[in-house]
Amino acid sequence: MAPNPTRSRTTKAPEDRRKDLLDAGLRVFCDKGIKEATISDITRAADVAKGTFYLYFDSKDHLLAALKERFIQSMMSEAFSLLSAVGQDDWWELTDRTIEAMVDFPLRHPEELKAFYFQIPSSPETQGILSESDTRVWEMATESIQAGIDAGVFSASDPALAAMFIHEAIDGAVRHRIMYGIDIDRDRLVAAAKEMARKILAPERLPLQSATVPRSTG
Amino acid sequence: MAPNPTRSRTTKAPEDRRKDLLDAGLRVFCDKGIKEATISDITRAADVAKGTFYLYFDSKDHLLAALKERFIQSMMSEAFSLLSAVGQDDWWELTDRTIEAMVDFPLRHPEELKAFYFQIPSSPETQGILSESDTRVWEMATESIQAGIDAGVFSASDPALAAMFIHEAIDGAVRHRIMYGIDIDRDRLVAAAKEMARKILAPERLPLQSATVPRSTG
Amino acid sequence: MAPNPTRSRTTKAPEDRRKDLLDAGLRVFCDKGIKEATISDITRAADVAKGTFYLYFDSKDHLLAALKERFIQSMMSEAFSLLSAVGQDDWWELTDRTIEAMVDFPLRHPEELKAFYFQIPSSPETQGILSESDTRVWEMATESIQAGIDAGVFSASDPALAAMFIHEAIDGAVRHRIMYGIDIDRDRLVAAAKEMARKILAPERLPLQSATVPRSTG
Amino acid sequence: MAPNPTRSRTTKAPEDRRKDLLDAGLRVFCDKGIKEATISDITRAADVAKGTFYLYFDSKDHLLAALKERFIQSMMSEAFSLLSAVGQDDWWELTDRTIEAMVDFPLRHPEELKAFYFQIPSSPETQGILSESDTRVWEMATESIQAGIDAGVFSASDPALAAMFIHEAIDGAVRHRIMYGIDIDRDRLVAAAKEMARKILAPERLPLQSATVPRSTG
DNA sequence: GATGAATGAGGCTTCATTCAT
DNA sequence: CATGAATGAAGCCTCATTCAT
Repeated sequence: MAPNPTRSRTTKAPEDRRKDLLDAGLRVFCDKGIKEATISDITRAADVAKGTFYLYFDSKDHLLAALKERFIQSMMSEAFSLLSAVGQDDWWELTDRTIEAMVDFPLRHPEELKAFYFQIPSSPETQGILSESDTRVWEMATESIQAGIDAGVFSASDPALAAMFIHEAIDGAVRHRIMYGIDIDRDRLVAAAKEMARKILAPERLPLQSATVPRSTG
Repeated sequence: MAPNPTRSRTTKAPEDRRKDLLDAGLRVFCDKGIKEATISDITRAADVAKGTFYLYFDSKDHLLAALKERFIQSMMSEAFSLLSAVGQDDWWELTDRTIEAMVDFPLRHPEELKAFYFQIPSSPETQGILSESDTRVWEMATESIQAGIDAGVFSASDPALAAMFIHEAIDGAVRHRIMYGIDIDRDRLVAAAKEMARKILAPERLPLQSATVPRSTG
Repeated sequence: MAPNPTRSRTTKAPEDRRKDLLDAGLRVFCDKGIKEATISDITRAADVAKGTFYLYFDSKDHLLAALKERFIQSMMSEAFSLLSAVGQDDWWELTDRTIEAMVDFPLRHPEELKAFYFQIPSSPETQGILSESDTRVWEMATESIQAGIDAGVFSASDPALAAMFIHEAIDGAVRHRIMYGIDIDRDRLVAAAKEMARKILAPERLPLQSATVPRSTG
Repeated sequence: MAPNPTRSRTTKAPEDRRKDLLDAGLRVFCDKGIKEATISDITRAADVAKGTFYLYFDSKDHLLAALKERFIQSMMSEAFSLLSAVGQDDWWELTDRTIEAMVDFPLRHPEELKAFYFQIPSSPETQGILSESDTRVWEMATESIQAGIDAGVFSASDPALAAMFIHEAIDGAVRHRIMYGIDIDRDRLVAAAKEMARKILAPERLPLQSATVPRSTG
């Protein structure tokens, strides 16, 4: 047993090196869990020396923060491009597109989800990042719904919570699919989610206050 | 070879000692995070010597598993008592009660939530515990909804996903309240959740397929 | 997981308890090795509570010392009974009996051998016990050989070392048999040992000083 | 999270560092015994940080195994060089050289002997190393003796056991000298050993079957 | 006497971080 | 820029020993 084998010294553009490390970090965090992942694991996966890591990140926590940052960025940019791309002529059409994005985005990023939703927030500072983005997404959704209500198309006595429910419902379902390996077809998920959203946002028509349950449940 | 006792030695019934350690563990996990929590922290909080910990648990992971177990137990028992207690005469009444329980239970267990939903599932074995309970809750809810549909009171084209959405929506919202400190009044949450559930489960009357968005939202 | 199950309280004559612990200790030391053996292992094997151990021995090292003591005692007493029992009429007969004892004694105590010859002497004090007994056995053997020489029956230019060689040769061979599981028949061992001893002690008639090796052995 | 270096950092060629650790380990094992030796002791003796140890060995047991390996290597290589160097013309000459080597080799490695012969074989795997080498040495010796018999120079009814006896006798005597500090002059040991070997291997001339012991031993 | 829960010193091992090359 | 050997603080866990019952 002897210390590591020597690697041939290679130089890369800093952004590429950084990206290598981010990618390696993500992979390792997902595979072993954040706690179990070591810097060695990461540098090995990135095929660089351990010391190189510290040329690009101050610490493991900083790598984690950078990873979250990157994830949030792509999420937000996708959200914005959605909102601007969709022709905003039809409220229900917009709703459908949004639902699809809510399902498809996490399905395209299962690794990040596993890492970020199911792992320790290492430090108080990085703690809030996901929360912050969630909050921003929530606010955007709330505004959209409010606008739909103002337009007389949607109905919800508590738009903010309606937005949160829809968001969490879909996120939760997708998370289940990803984490627990529960097999739910993407299309089925989208269809059901659309129905849910439409019903929640549809003009009220509350059910009769008392639908008596038949005497025998059996 | 020659221990040097400083703490006054107290003997307790094993169940009590065990409970002390479980409680201490929960507290410390919440305060510092699972990763950061050390056995020393926990034994200090439980006011026992470090070695005592290992009389009751094989490792930190085993404590965590025991904690989850305990949480699941209380959750499930509460769920069952709810279902049997509620007079099952009125489907909407049952729905309302269930919603209230879904909101109130986690609000009564904020610590566990913080620890279990936002922390690493330390090992593959303990991994599935929450998943399993979630799944069982989900199945119960699905059955209830299916029964309501069969009774002609509810309507949902995908009862299983409807159940999951409702569950996840409420859980997610409560989690937000707890984790991010977002201030949402419990009653407001309950009211909105009831409305959401009723709309989702209400007999279909989908909105007009195309409600044109007014040209300018501003 | 909870501390030990409760045992039914039994009282025994102190010597019996002590013997139980010695026997249990020996068994455990052999099975797991002295270092790996724990007091718990021993008390479990003796079917007593941990605290009981300290009623009979001051420490693990003291148990070990007591065990060695016991072994030495039985060894020496056997040696003495041999010397007095054997009719001391015939030097070669005495030699044969001694050889047989040297082979048979350890074969009857394989456990002790495993434990004492192949394990750490835990502390400087217990260290010398085997050495001491070995030395005494050696001295006895040396005296016998010297007497045989004086009687004109044996021959050895260095009686002390001859005694040591014979003793070590046999001990070593037996140890091999026991430790490494090398299969050597007891009778074969005895026969070969007798031949060896007789040759060593036989009146000198050294071989021709130079027996040229035939050019090619093949 | 913020190491606090105090030792001046020196980098060495891995083989040198490894050798330092092996040497330090040997020294400490001998001084304190294997059980009592701690990794700290060893790294202190090698003047490296504790972590450095684990760069070169997986555990204390692995160090021990490496140490044994090294010992065996030097032993075997010495044995082979002896066999090839000695002019194989004279069987008795070869015998004498072998005896000298058997005495001198351990006397040149007292530390290893103390450590390996008197200490726990820590794990089942490392267990067999000494045994294996012993066995190989034994086989070589047996073959030599058999060849001598075939050449009509030696005589032994059980060559294998004769080889083992000679080997164990010498080893045992040397071990005594080393371990128990019994003062036996090297030359005296060699002389006596040569005599023993010659007698054992000399053509049979068994003593008269009954040399009567004089009536009174006194 | 006997019991076994409780104790805590101390050993092993990991790994984030540093720094000489 | 890159490397990887070296560092040591920090955590986990064991187990000989004690002592209240």
